[in-house]
Amino acid sequence: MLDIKFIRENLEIVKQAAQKKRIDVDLDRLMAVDDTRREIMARMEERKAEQNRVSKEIAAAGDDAKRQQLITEMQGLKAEIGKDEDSLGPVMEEWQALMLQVPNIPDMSVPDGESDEDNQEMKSWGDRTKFDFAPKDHVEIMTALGMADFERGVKVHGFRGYYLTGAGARLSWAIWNYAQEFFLAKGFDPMIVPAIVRKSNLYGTGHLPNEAEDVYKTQDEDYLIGTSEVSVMGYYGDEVLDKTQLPIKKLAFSPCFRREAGSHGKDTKGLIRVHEFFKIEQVILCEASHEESVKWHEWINRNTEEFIESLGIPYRTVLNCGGDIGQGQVKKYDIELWVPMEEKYREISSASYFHDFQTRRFNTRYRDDEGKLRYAHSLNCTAIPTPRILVSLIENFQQADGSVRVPAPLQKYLGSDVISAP
RNA sequence: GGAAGAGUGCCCGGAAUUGGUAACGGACCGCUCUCGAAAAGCGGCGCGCGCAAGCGCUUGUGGGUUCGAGUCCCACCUCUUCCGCCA
Repeated sequence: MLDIKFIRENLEIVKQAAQKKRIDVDLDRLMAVDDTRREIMARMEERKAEQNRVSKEIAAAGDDAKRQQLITEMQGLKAEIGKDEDSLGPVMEEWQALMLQVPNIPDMSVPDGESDEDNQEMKSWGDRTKFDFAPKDHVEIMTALGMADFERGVKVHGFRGYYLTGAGARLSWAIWNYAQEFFLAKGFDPMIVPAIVRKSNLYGTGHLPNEAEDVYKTQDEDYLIGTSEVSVMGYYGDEVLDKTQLPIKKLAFSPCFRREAGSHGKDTKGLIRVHEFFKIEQVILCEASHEESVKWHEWINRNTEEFIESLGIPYRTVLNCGGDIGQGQVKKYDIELWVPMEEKYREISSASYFHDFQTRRFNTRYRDDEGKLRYAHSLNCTAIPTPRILVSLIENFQQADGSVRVPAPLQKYLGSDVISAP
């Protein structure tokens, strides 16, 4: 959410932002609606002031006749106020709907572009894996090694269903354990968060209203989170933080649910795109300064790069273009891992910062040195998602005999340096 | 799921004639005093409109009654206690 005052004063900048993000919002209409809103409110406030003034007179008037006369007068005024309220109702509805569409301003450094194909590669690490044998894809390898069962996954869940079995399940736990150790050592506080949340939390993070068709909803009108960022941000909603608490660094773990409604034809095979998965997420709340946001943004992204490097998986980091960043995001980096059988990099992590776009919606504030309340800044970045990480891990580390080499940091959690057929 | 009670300002505590327009205290910030601090005193301490004076909004949420609602009515949310169910 942007401040309406900011939008009014920087209309051209906001228009450019919407254009850069390929977001369709009628800002001229918003300005017109806001004019009407302000006009009605000004009129109504005047009448309410009058009403409050006379009400005090009524309370003070002992004389019944005088009193009755004032009450009669006020009945007329009350009707006028009622009319103002009636006309304000639909105006506010449209105003709020428009306000929820207004995008945050992307950073200057965000490149122009339509989709992920226009993202800019910033760095790449490691050599693309070469094989001196005919490599297989992760579905084939995992099935052969008893690590996953896709057939029964589909039988039980349906499209995009999967089971992780045997070493597949154990490898997931190993990754969670290692990730926990790795990220907690960086100073994060661990958190296991609710995956079922009230709607307002998804509005807070900016996932609603625009991504409505990608979220699951319960019969109680609650929603399943697509990322723990939602629950962590909600945790601090309507709260005033102590400045000494900042930056807050949370490492959250949760199941994540995504309908993938817009991507029916894509990635139909394997573990790249599934309806439910687990994710460990870095979430930061910091002071309201651009420099702070930038600093922590670089930091959380680098954390995940380091984690991937410690596993030894080739990756690249891209700077997302305007068309590929979310409504609330100022800037986003994606980390993409090499997937040998697809011969391309696939997104594994996403680091973004929002300035006060989310905290304004959540009403998350802190007191600054002058004692003034300010909206905190928020950021988040994937630490590691399972099972998607398994795709690259298994395809890159497969061996000629069909087994999979286990990266050194995971060995102690798995109790083995190789996964072979059971 | 059933029954009873409760929810007050950025935070904590806590009043408001059984309808008359949110006291007060603490914490916190600033200033005065002080070598410095404590104490004390003064001011500030939620959101919006306005250059300002000032005005409007804010008692869990949303409605309703009324000239006027913290107070009365309805729905919902949350908490507490009891019953039921349960990994």
